[in-house]
Amino acid sequence: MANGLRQRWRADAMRTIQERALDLFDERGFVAVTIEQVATAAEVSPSTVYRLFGTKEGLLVADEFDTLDDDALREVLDPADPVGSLLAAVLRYEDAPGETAHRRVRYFFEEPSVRTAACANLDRAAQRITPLLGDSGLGELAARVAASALVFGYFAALEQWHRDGGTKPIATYVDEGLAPLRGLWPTTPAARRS
Amino acid sequence: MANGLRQRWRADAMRTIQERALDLFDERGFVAVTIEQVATAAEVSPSTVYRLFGTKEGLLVADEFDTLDDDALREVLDPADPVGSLLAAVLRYEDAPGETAHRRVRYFFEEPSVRTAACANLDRAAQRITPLLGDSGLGELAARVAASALVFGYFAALEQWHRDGGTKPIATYVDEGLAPLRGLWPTTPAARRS
DNA sequence: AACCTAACAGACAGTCACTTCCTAAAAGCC
DNA sequence: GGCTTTTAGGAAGTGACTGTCTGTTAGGTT
Repeated sequence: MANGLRQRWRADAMRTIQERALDLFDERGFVAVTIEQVATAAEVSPSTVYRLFGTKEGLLVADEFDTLDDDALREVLDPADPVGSLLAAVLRYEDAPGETAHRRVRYFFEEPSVRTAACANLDRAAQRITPLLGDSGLGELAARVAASALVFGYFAALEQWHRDGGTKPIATYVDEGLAPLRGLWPTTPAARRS
Repeated sequence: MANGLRQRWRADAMRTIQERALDLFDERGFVAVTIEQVATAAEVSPSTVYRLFGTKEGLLVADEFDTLDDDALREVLDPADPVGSLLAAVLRYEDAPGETAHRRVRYFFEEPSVRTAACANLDRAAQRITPLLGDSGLGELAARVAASALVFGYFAALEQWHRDGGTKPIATYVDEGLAPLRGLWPTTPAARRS
């Protein structure tokens, strides 16, 4: 069902398009590269690029998190300890060296339009997380604020990581930076970890 | 110096352009209105609209906060009690009924591209606030996270206000929603208020 | 008051991100 | 193997945004 030829073609195409795009961006700079050039380099049509990534910035900010359905999201994020869940996700992610990840992050903080797109993405993530956080007894307003603080706090930690040169693991920054946010949730997160 | 004819023309033009644009947006919808139509309605040239607002979304998210210089910002924002400072600013703002403010906010949460632009604006605000927060003894990482939590927490409160119909004052939502964030800063904010 | 110059509004042309619609082909299903 | 549905690609159009250039005018100088 999720492994038909079409899905495989789609996944492969997305990966190669993203890699080709990254090559071009690194070589000539983000703004100087047109979608048509990316499409040509990846041997697909421009419309395919738009269908798969939506926007030019989407080539860089497209994330497997976005494609997560609600059930999978609920599995990943523990409403009683969102900071811990996020940290676990980051650790899992750093273990699997996607290689393109580090190349991509640079543009988040160096290309304004990409940064904007990343913020929009985070905002969407916060909106998805908000109802889940409501499960832990938080009111709607508190859940909304907490979700924003969580995702944009993560982004802030990522920025600090980037500004420091990206040597230490990202998880360090997330753990330290978001530690104060653990207090935002009524229940004690320590009890959940084991 | 700040009251020459040119500055006055600029301020007047911005106000009328914004009002005309809002009229058109309310009438035909944001996406259906072109910059050229706005320019015609406001009796200026399209290039003037771009010079004054930068983007189409800028017509809605342009904010007097953005034009604040660093000194004025430092005066408004108390590093020891940023939540209180923000609340005070909101209260000051609600007292002066700019009239267009409430009309504008609607688009923040109903027009995706405007929401994106608003997020980008908030992100820029967080970057400006970060160094100020460093003054209160926070480390760079902590200051960055706190600044993000503050501005996007404010946005979350504003969204809740909007979703509730915009009847109660915004300050209520900000006060209640950001209350947990007061704990993020080491010094006690209560001592500052009087 | 006449003059200078620096800024600024407006006009124009060009680029490219993005959309919409269509057609052909390949995948999935029986 | 035939039928339906999905989807990749192509083509044409729209409009946001960017440069550059020119005429004008505000604001200061003598």
